[in-house]
Amino acid sequence: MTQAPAQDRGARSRDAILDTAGELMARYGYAATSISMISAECGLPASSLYWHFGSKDGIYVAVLERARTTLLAALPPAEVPGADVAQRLDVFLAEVEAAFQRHPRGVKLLLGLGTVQQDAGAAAVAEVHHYRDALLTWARDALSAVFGLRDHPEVADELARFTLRMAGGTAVARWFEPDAVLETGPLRVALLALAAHHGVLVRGTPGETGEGRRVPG
Amino acid sequence: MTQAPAQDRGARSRDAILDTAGELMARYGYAATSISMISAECGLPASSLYWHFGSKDGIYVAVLERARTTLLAALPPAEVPGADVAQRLDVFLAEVEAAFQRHPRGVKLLLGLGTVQQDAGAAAVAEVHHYRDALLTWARDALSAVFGLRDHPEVADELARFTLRMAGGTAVARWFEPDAVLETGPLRVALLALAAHHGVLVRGTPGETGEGRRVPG
DNA sequence: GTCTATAATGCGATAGAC
DNA sequence: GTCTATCGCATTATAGAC
Repeated sequence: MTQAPAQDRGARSRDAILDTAGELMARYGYAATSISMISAECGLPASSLYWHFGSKDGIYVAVLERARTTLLAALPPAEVPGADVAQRLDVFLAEVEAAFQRHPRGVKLLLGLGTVQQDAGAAAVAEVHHYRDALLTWARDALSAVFGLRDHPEVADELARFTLRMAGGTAVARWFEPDAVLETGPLRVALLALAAHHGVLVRGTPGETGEGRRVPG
Repeated sequence: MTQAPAQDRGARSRDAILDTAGELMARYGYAATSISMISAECGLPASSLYWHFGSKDGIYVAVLERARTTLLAALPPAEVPGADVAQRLDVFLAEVEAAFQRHPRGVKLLLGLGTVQQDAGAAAVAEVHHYRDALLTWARDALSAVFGLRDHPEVADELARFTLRMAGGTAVARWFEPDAVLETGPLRVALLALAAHHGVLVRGTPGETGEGRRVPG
């Protein structure tokens, strides 16, 4: 405990800055979050923020980068276990819901794009796009594996965009209801119906698929 | 054409301010939109904006009020014509898509809540909530009528929230793809499946319901 | 109602001691 | 790496002539 490992001081400050900046920017948006707010909240002077990140843009880029890697690491990989579609979908949605629950700021930070576009640099805008592209790719791969859509990439794309719009809409809903979660129940029904609608649900389960109401009571 | 009807000068300026303010705030968010930006864009001096609206908050409140009444007027009423669910749903979704298409800023302005919460007054925050509550009430009433859910208010509520999350997610998607529209095709499939899932689709149409792929070709 | 001019404040960013 | 102090500038908002 000898005071502080010296070389870790900087890294710990860096993390503290990213923590508070991420929280404030997710809550208020990029433009409404000032350097002095972050400085006051995390206890370090403004000049330290500039020493670590160079600019307000730099802070936002670093916040987004960390949020992206953290969220993508928490989201389920493409190889979801499960014998059939219904099983894999249940596992997939449960993990997605948990990931969004554990990292609530991950998606909300993306909503700042509009406010960033105006007064942030090209690097920040590029990172926002990179973030959203990574999420779209992830969703496409994961849903393709869940539904077995190797031969129907356009269906996987539709399911992915549908899922991401629900996620985005949920992030918006949290402005109004802070406890709102990704409602995987309706989403599950919708995804199954969409797959069936496109005729790609091999194992026939057109309407219901092992949902609670089918379970013998 | 005698110069200008004199009494209309003020009203026309008022509208011009709201037009440009609405466009800028929808694009960049509340915090990132400055008085000087609006002033430069609409040609009137900053002091005129203050004469008309008193403050930046006042402008935002007025913008939101007009967007709310305009959008709600463009959205289909609860009494959608149609003999069965499928017909009414088609009409409903077509009108909703058209309304969101014609008033693209209507929903996007709502996304500014986060950036407003920080540095705007209570009136602005209240109006944002009012706006979103009005949309939720509209969606509940309209979908209740479309699906005949007078006896199942909780189902109407779920369908309404689902629809609004899709709309919110679509508004978010427009940050990245400006041409993105409310995809009523997948939404239609999802709503029918959700209704069927809750067992409230009286006229039996569990899986497909007069969709294009069923039409004889 | 619209204009010019300006006050008061907070912003992002930097300099330089330590 | 962290601190104090500060520069230059844009911001919201107001005063007062017209």
